[in-house]
Amino acid sequence: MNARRNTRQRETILEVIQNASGPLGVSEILERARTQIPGVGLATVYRTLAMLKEGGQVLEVNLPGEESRFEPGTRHHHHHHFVCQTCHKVFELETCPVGIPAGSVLPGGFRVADHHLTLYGFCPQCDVRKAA
Amino acid sequence: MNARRNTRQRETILEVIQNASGPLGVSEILERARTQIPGVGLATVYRTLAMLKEGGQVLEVNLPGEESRFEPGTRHHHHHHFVCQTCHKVFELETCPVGIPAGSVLPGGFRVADHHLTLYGFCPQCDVRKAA
DNA sequence: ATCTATGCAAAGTATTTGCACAAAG
DNA sequence: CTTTGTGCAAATACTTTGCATAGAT
Repeated sequence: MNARRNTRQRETILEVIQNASGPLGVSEILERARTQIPGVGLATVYRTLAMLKEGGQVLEVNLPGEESRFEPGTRHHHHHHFVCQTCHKVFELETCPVGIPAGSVLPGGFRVADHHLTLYGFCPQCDVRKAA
Repeated sequence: MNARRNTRQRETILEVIQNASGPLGVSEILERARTQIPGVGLATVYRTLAMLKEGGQVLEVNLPGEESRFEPGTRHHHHHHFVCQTCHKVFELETCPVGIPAGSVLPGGFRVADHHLTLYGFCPQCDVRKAA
């Protein structure tokens, strides 16, 4: 019936994402995977990402105007992202400053199940440089 | 030199966005604009949106996995979006449950200038239907 | 041996651009 | 009249899909 198979490309793609310092775009994932398996195809990356996403092993991160990015989902508790407006790097934050527990109902009758927050500003490095 | 011209399509596209109850996708904007100007082209919609976005008259809203949406930028108050996980409609919320004033510095030295929040859950209508 | 996964290329979407004509100023 | 805007179609970018074959079990 339905059996999931362990292939070198799947292993490699997951590793690439797990070894990255931040969320990667599809093209970056392809590039890095190709250093391990030169002939790997773009379609395989997309198919594998869809699979890993379903299994919760990776998370898709969408930032306005950018390509989708992917980050490991394994060690992942609830977290958010910080985008530096100067260097455009994306950071992962531990803090969740949103005062809405899942299950809350907002005025108007909106029952909240989840939320995504993206903070914009200056990362420590760029903030220092600005001040100087 | 550089002169901006007032055309019927620009007026119409802005009106369409301003008269909408929530942020609209490009195809929805095109459809509605065509009820006023049957022959209006898709490229014109994109070009006009880019222009209006630059001028701050409309804001682009990006939700994961969806087409970009556009909403009026005139009534510039701080607000967020609620996406119904059942009917996929997008609502605009008045409440801001994020406890981070602009200018705050997070642990780690991240200076926050702005934030985007998207809530997911069930809108009043779908919530009722689920309960029944 | 069986059936899933891969790689390629083709097909889909979403968005942008080149160009001749229309229209605003 | 001059210059910008429009509509169309072609071009791009990103993502998905069909199919024959490679590869996992």
